Amino acid sequence: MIRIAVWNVNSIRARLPLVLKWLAESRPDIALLQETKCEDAAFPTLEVGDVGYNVAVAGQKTYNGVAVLSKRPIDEVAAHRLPGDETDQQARYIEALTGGIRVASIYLPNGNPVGTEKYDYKLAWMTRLHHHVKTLLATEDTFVLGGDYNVAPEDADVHDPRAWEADALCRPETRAAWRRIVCLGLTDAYRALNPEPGRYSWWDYRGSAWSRDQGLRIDHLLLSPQATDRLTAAGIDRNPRGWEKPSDHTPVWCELTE
DNA sequence: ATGGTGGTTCGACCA
Repeated sequence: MIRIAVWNVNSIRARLPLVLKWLAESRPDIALLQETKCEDAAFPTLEVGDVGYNVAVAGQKTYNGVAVLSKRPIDEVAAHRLPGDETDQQARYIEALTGGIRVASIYLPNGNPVGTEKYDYKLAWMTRLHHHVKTLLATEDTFVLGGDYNVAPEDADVHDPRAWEADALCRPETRAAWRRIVCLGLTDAYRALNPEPGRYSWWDYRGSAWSRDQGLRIDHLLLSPQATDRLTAAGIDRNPRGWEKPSDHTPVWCELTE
């Protein structure tokens, strides 16, 4: 069995004690992290290595930043940015080969406020991702694309759909772009095995959203057909959201047969 | 209608 987890940590340096605690307790084979918010040289590679993980990072100062952690050797880093626009320097995509699986850690743009260049950037980024997924599918590889997609795919993924309907995470154009990607042949691992509504991966720091369970499901693991054939379990680990000094996201995981 | 919280970094931006 191989377990793959995704977690937006909202700064790896601010969150390092919790990340190390989480790695020690849940021992995922592969961890895909987002919003590391540090340049590559500042990533705590030694600390993460001490608890048994190899590291590949695509970082930048202050914003964004993604990482792949793996118990197995990382054999190749296939990309440090999302292909399709060499002028886009935002560190939101890293793709690596480890343990016989191709994985990507994705931090898809938030896109708020709608009607600005930020929303245009989000939709353009999703179009680029669509193109790249088509390329990946043509390889017939086993791959898992995990990340903070900043997309709540359906109303069932939102605590108050009416309050969120105009938000960039829920807009019809956003959800259409999401479906366009998934319908190429990917599987939303959590949703495939857990049909019940009202299960979230992110809760705003503001307004006591966590204690009221007012969240959204925006962190996802998208599986290729070959990975889906091996999918046995998926879940959301709510515990880290309740820890002291938490990220506003909590880990989502899936298990594949060896 | 506003602001609520947190990270980065020290004013303002992002989420």
